Amino acid sequence: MNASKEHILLVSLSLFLQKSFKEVTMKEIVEKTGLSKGAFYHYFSSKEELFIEIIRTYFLKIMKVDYSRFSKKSFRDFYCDYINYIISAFEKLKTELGDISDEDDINYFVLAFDAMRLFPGFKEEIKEVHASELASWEQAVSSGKASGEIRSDMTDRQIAGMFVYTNDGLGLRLIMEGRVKQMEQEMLTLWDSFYNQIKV
Amino acid sequence: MNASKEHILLVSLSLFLQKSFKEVTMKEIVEKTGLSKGAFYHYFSSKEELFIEIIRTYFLKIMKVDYSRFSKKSFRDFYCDYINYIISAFEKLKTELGDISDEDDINYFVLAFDAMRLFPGFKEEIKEVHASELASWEQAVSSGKASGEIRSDMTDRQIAGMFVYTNDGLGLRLIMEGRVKQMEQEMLTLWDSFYNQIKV
DNA sequence: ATATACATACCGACCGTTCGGTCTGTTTGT
DNA sequence: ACAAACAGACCGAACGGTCGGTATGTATAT
Repeated sequence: MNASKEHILLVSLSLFLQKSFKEVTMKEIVEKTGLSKGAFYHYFSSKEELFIEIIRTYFLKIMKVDYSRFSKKSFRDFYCDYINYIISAFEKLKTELGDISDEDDINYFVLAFDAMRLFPGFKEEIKEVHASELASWEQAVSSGKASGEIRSDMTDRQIAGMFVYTNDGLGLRLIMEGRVKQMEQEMLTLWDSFYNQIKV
Repeated sequence: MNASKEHILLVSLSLFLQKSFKEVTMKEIVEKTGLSKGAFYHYFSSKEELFIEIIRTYFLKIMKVDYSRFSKKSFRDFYCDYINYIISAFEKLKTELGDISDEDDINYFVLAFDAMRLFPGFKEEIKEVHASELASWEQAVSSGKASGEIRSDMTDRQIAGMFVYTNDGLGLRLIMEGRVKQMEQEMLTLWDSFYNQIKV
């Protein structure tokens, strides 16, 4: 992809991660990219199109985690792999965004909510992502039970839900409180404690 | 409070629950209230002031749940009471909003995120709310353990975290998927399954 | 009883600014 | 020479907010 276009995409992404679609102005995009209106509209037909391309190019790609890459050896390895992957993906994104944005006011939820209004079919797509995410966790739980690693009267899906929802919930709170940095440590501690609860 | 002012507040709340601060225009507020620009600025000095009053009058009041009203008899009663209370508070709000807004595109998260930018000291306030929320759950867990109702190697705080975070996480997903109606049932099922896991 | 004075509630034309977007022209790479 | 890459003056629409004015009610003085 053209370097200028990618630059616009990344700078804009960092802006949309900080405030809502409407709050980000063309003026700001033009200034922060160091380019001009002419350059912008050479690559994009509108601000909305830019946003849609950002959702497609970055957001949805990041959301669609490839769960097959996580360990199948044990359930604990699986969720440790998951955390490590998410953290490293986040770090990689931060690098790409460069020093453009401060870690503490990154809020991918506002991006998602804007996408619900601006990206056609976003709701359906996110529904699928959620469903396959839960299915992958369920599978990992199932393997863990089968191998005798964990044991519980909770259904596989319920255990999967506990992991997935605590992940979302904790992430949401840490973002709102501006202490995203503690995600890895807090999530791992909580998951480990629950894991010990269902470990045989 | 003056009826017109309250009417403006409620209509605007329903709008801010559907889209971001910037997306809601004065024109829309004026039209939906059936009043005029003049009337609006008679009661509020600006759109921002209106928003701040909405956060103070409705949002923060709803967030600050009085946990002392929930059963202390057993931990299960406690979280059942919690769910029932939240659901009824939600229903009450829907009634106040009248037929203004559709249940499925109510999104209080965007309201919260806007408040982070527009309501001075919101982050700190929400931090306190979160902290006292967790503390209340921790207390309920502690009682449950003391009475011999539940037993676990997880700390009280960790168990509290499981409940609080799953609540947030599930709520977030259901809102994104437009199926908030299933909250009560799904949350209760999941919590019950976890409860049975730690029940003696 | 009624005229005067004042306050509150409300209206909508209007204002300056900013918005996303366009258009014409210039630079640059091949 | 020619197209792609960019610059920035410019545009109409929409924005939040203002302002002069009206209608209604109510307290007060005569």
